[in-house]
Amino acid sequence: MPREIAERSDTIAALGEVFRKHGYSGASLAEITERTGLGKGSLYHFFPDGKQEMAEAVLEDVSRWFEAHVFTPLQDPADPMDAIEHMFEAVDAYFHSGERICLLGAFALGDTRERFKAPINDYFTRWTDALTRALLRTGLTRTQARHTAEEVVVAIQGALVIARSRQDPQVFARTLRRLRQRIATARQ
Amino acid sequence: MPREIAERSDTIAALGEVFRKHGYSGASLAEITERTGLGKGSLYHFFPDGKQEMAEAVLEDVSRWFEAHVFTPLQDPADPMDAIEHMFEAVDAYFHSGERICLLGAFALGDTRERFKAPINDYFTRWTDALTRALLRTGLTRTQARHTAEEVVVAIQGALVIARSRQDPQVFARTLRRLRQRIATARQ
DNA sequence: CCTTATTTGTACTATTTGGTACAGTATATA
DNA sequence: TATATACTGTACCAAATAGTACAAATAAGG
Repeated sequence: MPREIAERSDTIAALGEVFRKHGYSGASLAEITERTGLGKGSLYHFFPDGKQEMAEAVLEDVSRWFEAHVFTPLQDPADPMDAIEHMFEAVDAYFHSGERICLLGAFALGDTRERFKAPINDYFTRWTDALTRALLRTGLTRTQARHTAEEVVVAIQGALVIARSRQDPQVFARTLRRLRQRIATARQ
Repeated sequence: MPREIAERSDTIAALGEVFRKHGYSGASLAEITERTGLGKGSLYHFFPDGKQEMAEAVLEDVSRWFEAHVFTPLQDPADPMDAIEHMFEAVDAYFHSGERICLLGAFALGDTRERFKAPINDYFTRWTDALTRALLRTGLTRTQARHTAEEVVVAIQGALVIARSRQDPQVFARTLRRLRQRIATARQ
């Protein structure tokens, strides 16, 4: 058995870049082969179902990253406020302080929503649920926690849209700052 | 001179539907001819620059709608709170209570951002500015007004993303409700 | 009615699309 | 080193792509 599946996972970052830049239908195999450095032969060896499978792999990868760096840490039994602060830092890092878009959000707005509705829905549901539970542990009521969690996830996605629309990543920074404060005051 | 340019403007609604559903690169001329009922001959007669010009026309149309129904009313010299309430109602109507996406936001996240950056940036800038001025007139400080306006526009876009992602338009309704309250309390 | 300009259907094209076929190469294990 | 398996490059394909050319139809103004 030659090279392990390491190669496959190596390509996922490059695939993510391509899909982020061109969207799903806009990402041509020509561009994909160029950016990954893999010929069609290898590409269809690793992803027999073609573009669909490549995009699925990228979405899974993003999901796993958030699961590990955001959702799971949010359930940490220690101080929930620390966990929430950790979420904001991870989110800021992941989205490059507003310069990177959310692939799941972008796919939700595009012609890709139907095709990828399961992973898209899962991602946002798990995020909202994990944050809700953390907020519950800070002392908020169930309703408060649910609404605040939704408000946070909504604002993060909105900030990514506006930051990109106005070509001003500061929107994202301001939004994160506001949300931190929003949670701090909601606890009183 | 035969038929006026009425036909051209008639097609814009249909074009909007197609772009909303398939995105820019995903919107094929085949689909466009079908949904507009116009053959390629007519299409390229009205839009000599093809898809690019069709999309530009749609974006302009959206912009004009918001100018007339949202931005201008926000400057109404009467009670600014009435103007803001009017904005929320117009927005709720335009986005079909969260079932319709924002074409400008979707284009901002896609491979179309560069191509249409001017209209995209204009749209969100004018919206934020108009709302800022209205909030100023309710008695907020300049900083408060600017931040609150940004928060509102961000939340509306975010709500559209999440509503579509989770296939739950209620997110949009809840967000609008929360924003109204947010503005009401910000004034004290 | 006749001229002029606008509108439209049809046939066409050059290019790109995603995907396949498959022979050949590399490589790890036994 | 033999062999089974994993990988990859190349040539290929049918379908779809955006866009063009242009003759025919339509409609209004004089």
